[in-house]
Amino acid sequence: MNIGAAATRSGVPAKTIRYYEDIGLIPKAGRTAAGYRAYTDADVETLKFIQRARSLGFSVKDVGDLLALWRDRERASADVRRIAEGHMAEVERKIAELETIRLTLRTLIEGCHGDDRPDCPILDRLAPGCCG
Amino acid sequence: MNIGAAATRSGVPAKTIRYYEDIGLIPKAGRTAAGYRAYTDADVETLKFIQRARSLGFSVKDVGDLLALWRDRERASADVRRIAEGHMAEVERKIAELETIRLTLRTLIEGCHGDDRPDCPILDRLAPGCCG
DNA sequence: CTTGACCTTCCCGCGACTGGAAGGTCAATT
DNA sequence: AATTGACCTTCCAGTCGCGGGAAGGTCAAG
Repeated sequence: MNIGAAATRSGVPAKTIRYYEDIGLIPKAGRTAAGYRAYTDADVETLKFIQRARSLGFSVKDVGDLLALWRDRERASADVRRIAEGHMAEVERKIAELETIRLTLRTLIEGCHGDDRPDCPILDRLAPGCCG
Repeated sequence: MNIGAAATRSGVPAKTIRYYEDIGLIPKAGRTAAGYRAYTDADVETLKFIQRARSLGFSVKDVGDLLALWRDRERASADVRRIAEGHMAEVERKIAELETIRLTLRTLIEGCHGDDRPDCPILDRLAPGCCG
C-alpha cells in the first residue's frame, strides 16, 4: 500500500506520516523498486493508534512512549497509566486556566455596553490606572 | 529607561519586547547615543496593557487590534466587545474539547488497574480490534 | 503517448516566543 | 587607568506539530 492509501485508511495525512518517520516516531517504511514507501495493514494499525492518541491530546513524545509500551508484551499497565495520568493533569491544568480566563472575559463582556460610545470596561481592565 | 527596566516594570521579558517591536506590535523604540532602546513610562503602560491582554489569552494579532482601539479615543466599545466575544468563543471551544478529553482519560484511567500486569484498557482503547 | 494522479525530497512558514553566540557600553571598583 | 560584571546590541537557531508548495520521478488509464 502506498502512503496515500495508508493516510486515507489511518486518518493520518501523508505529510504527517513522513514527518513521523522523520522524527523517528515510526520506523522507516519499506520501499518499492521505484522508491515509494510501502505500508502493511499492521503499519496502518500503528498509524491509527497514533491518530487516536494524538486526538486525545497526547504529545508526540508521549505517543512514542505509549507505542513502545503497546509493542511490549511484558509492559506494566502502571507505566501506561502513569503517562495517562500525567497527561490528564496537564489537561486539567489547562482547563482551569481557560476557565479562569472565561470567567474574566464573561464579566468584562457583560459590563461592556457594546455600542458606538468609547467607554469600555474591557479596555479599562487592560489599562487600569491609565485611562480610568 | 533601558529595556531591562522596562521589562521588569511591565512584566514583559526584554527579549519579548524586542520581538514585539520586530513584528510591529509596538512602534520602534527611541535610541540613546549608544544605540540602547529608551522607554518612557507611557511605553511601560503599553507593555503592561499587552501583558494583561496576553495573559487573558488574546492572540498577538488581537492585542494589536485592542491596542489600536485603546489609542483611539473615537472608538466604539462594540468593536472592543466583538474582539473579546470572538476570543471567548474560542476559549469555550477549547474548554469543551479539553473537557471531552478529560472525561475520556478519566474513564480510561479508572479502568486501568495500574500494576505490573500488561493488560490495560488505555492501550485497548488506542488499538481497538488489534489486541483485544 | 499523453494525461493526471500519485509519489519523492527539499525547504519555508506558522505562533509566540526563548536561548545562545559574538560583540559593544556603562558604572563602579581597584 | 584598567578591569570587572552587568547590561545592551544584532543575528541565528530551536521549540511543537505539522502544512504548503516547488521541482522532479512514477504509474495506470485512455
